[in-house]
Amino acid sequence: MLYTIEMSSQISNTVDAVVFTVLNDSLKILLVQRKNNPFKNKFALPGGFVNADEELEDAVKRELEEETGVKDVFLKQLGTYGTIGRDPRGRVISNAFIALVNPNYELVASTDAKQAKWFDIDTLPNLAFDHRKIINDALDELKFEIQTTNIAFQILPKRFTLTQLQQLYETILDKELDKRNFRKRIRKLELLNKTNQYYQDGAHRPALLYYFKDKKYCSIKEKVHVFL
Amino acid sequence: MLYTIEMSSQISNTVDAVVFTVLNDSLKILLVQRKNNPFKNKFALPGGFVNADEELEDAVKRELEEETGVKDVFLKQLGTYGTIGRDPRGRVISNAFIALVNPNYELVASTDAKQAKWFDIDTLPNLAFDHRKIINDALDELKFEIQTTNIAFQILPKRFTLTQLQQLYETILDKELDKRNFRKRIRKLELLNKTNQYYQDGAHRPALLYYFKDKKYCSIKEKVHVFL
DNA sequence: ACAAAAGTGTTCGATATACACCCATGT
DNA sequence: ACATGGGTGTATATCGAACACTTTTGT
Repeated sequence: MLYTIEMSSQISNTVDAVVFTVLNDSLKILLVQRKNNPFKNKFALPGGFVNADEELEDAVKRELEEETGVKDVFLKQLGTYGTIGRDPRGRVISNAFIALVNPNYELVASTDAKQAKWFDIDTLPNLAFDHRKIINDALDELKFEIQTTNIAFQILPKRFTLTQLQQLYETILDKELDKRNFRKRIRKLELLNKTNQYYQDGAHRPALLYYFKDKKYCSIKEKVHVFL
Repeated sequence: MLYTIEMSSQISNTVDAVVFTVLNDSLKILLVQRKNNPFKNKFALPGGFVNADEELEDAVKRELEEETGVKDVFLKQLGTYGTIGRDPRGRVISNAFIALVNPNYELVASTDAKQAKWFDIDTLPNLAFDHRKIINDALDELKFEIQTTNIAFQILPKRFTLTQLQQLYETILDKELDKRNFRKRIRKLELLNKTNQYYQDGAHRPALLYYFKDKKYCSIKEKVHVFL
């Protein structure tokens, strides 16, 4: 059985990726400089139009790789931004995704965008479209995700020290944490396993290396104590 | 300056509303029976296509009112459902919204749908599209929202007793709560004010009436204790 | 007087927070 | 020996869970 849809509405669908990393103890976002109008030369989130035969998640992965070189990352849906007038080309509904990735990707340029670059979250340039608002929402969500999922697995090396993990949390939450309390809570979450190897990087005691039990995204939202 | 978008992608955009209420101590969802193919005669969430010149939130409000008669409610974005194949008519990306409303609306029929009806959450019929999955996600979200926002203001009368409020929480969370502990916590959230009026509905002590300080949706997610 | 729901406090265990010293290593 | 970061435990305050009786009213 076949059906038809009247294409009464001329709406375009896009995807945008808010990709975070932590480098030198500061939280950074991946932006590209637009080569074309609208917002030519302005910085924007990597993203683009969704093909009709393409899953949203595949679209955002494709655009992210094309425009920045970042690939093979888990992207989590953030929300939909569809306000009229957000794009001067017409009605465009964007699905935003967030990711947290390690900072070692070799960033590239593309036909749509000049060289992708990491920007410090505190010193973002003026952005195209409503991307500033998307980033603000994404940051709130990231702070929630880092505390209720194992999303950190993507940014850390396979094996890492608890101090590295703590620094990651401190940078994202923008807050200093107590070492002993941090370790107690992380232990209780039961997301990590010990290795029997140590990491040595200076004139001090070597640090035990840990790894994530699960290498795929999983949520421990159940463990979050809400109220009732 | 004018721009054009090549309409390379034939994607349609819809909105769907997951509208909850509580009636006779059971949690219910508003469904409509489809008059047309696909899924003719099956039950589905109220919803429909978004017009190009219409905000998503306006679209979902319009469809909800047209198909069910429910209007003037706050709808909160839940997420996007865009999997290929979810709609036999072609590529359709749906934005789902949730709401919690009082059960006193007069439900109507429309050109697209037969009489809207409340269904008990435990005894839903087979549903059109991927609406069953949307409802499952919506229920999780509702449980979170009821605990971290004042969304309950929509379902309760302007003035209500703490017992009414507790029954609402118990039904949504599907869990009995301790009266004294419930009241302590609700007090701490500081969402309510006392009136100086009492509600009398039987041969027992009358109950003090309360009202919500804010009549608009607001979140107390900050007060949720996560981890760090 | 009694039935029925409203209203209210305390105890106990668990969790969050604050805080300081010893350990292993390189120089 | 000392400088550097790794690693650990305890005491206190706060929060969540469990629990029972008195109050006010209508009949």
